[in-house]
Amino acid sequence: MKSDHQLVIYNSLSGKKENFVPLHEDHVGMYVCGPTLYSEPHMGNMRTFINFDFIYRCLLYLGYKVKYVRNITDAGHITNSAGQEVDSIGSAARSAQVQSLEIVYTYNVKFQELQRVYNLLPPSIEPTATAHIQEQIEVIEQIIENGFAYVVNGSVYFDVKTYMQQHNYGALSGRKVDELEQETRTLNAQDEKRFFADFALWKKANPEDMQVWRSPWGNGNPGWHIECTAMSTKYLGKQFDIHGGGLDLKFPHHEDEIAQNCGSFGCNPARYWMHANMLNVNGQKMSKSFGNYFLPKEIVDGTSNLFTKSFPAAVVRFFMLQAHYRSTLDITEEALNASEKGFERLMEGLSLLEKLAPSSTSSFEVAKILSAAEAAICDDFNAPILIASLFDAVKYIHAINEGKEQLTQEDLLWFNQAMHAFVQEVLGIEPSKKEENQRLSGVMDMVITLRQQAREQKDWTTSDMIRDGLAKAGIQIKDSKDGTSWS
RNA sequence: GGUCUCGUGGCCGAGCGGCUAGGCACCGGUCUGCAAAACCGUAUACUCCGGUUCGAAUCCGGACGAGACCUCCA
Repeated sequence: MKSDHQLVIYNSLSGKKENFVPLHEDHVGMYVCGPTLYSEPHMGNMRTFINFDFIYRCLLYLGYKVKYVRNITDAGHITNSAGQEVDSIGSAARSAQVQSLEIVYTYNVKFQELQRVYNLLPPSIEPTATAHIQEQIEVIEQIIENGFAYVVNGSVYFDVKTYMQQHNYGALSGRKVDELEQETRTLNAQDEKRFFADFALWKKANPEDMQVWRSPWGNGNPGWHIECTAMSTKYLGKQFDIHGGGLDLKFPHHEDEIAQNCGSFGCNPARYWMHANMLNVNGQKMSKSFGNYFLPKEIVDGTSNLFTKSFPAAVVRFFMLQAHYRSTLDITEEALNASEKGFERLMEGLSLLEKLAPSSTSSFEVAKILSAAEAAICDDFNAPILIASLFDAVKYIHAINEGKEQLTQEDLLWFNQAMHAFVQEVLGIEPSKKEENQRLSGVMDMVITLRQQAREQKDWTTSDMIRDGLAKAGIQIKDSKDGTSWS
């Protein structure tokens, strides 16, 4: 680690901020639960991926060699509200009259495109569940061998009661099984489980299933939680550093992952569990079932009916990073507009920084500003504080520009490099690319020259006519000491 | 119903025992032919009621309100 600050991470397992000590010096293994591709990920899903992308970037910035694994769920049975096992991908496929893999492929292409649009760094590897059926079967066999699972009628269930004799089921979520029992609604009669809290590791195939795999227990599908255990083990080992995911996966998904890992390998898979909080709309979690969701593409296209205008992906990303990953964030048009203005201020500060003239001495310490930014990163990846420190830097940039502060050539260069590192590498914000139309800018140069001539002759009627006419065409004129620009 | 989290100025959102968070909006100023833009600056806050403390937005208890999980979810 190259920073002077000690990296501290809030560990969901302990509920406290802890000093981060990787298992292998300078290396970090990180696993994050990715999307289930039975539909297009919505903006709330993206928030989690953006947050972990930021965390990944922070770790890289701090000099760690990071192996970042984020899975893609393209198979598996999950349990619905009635306690029945449901194949959500299969049902999406059936309603669209296509093959399951077609559904998965379609949404995966869209997901990959979204990652580019929102400037997410590609993980080191994005393994899929369907490509790791054999590994999943092997983990299940190990759990059975250890006595923590049983086979019933072609299905395999995790034996929570036996597991509890040696391990703590509820270590992560803090749930007590006897409390859970009272909370849980009546199970349906056909349930094969021995105990209400048992969960499926392998589920016998239904006649209508589109995807079926062979296993020692007959044809079937893997349970929802087992893929993460199998793939994290394969790529990161039985125990690794960080496991992340959305807060809503804490229970039962992550709790069951811990049980599976302990049940097969005798250890918690991760030393640090991190949970990203939800994106809210009108104070409520964005969710498919609530219907209060929009797609990441819609906000960029301006086709979401929640907003009257479009926002660039970089602005949306910036908006999201102005909140800490462990807090809920309310998305509104007003808040997005505020972020857009702030975003532009930061970007303009950055481009001004490149044009500043050096002085023979420096009147303030660049190191102090950069240290504040690094401290924010190291304090549980505090993006909003990092951004605040960058705005502080922008104030200095303007002060230099106005001659109130000075930096030497060397300090200026350092300042410039560091600012770009924080903005582009760490926050993952690229300066908005001006799609300058060559022909238009030629015309604009001429129009601005004509207006300038009119102004010099104090022909305000003509100059205002040009200004108002351009405004009608959606082009805004900005006069400043150094001349006139437009946007 | 059970478990847990949260309630910060007009809005979003940090902080989590003593020190201006930040952004946007507002207001004032600089600049400008005017305006816009840009820049500078001031002001405004910690749901309520108790308690602990020299000192609490920050810790503890209670009330009210909101949300999450307990069922698929990032």
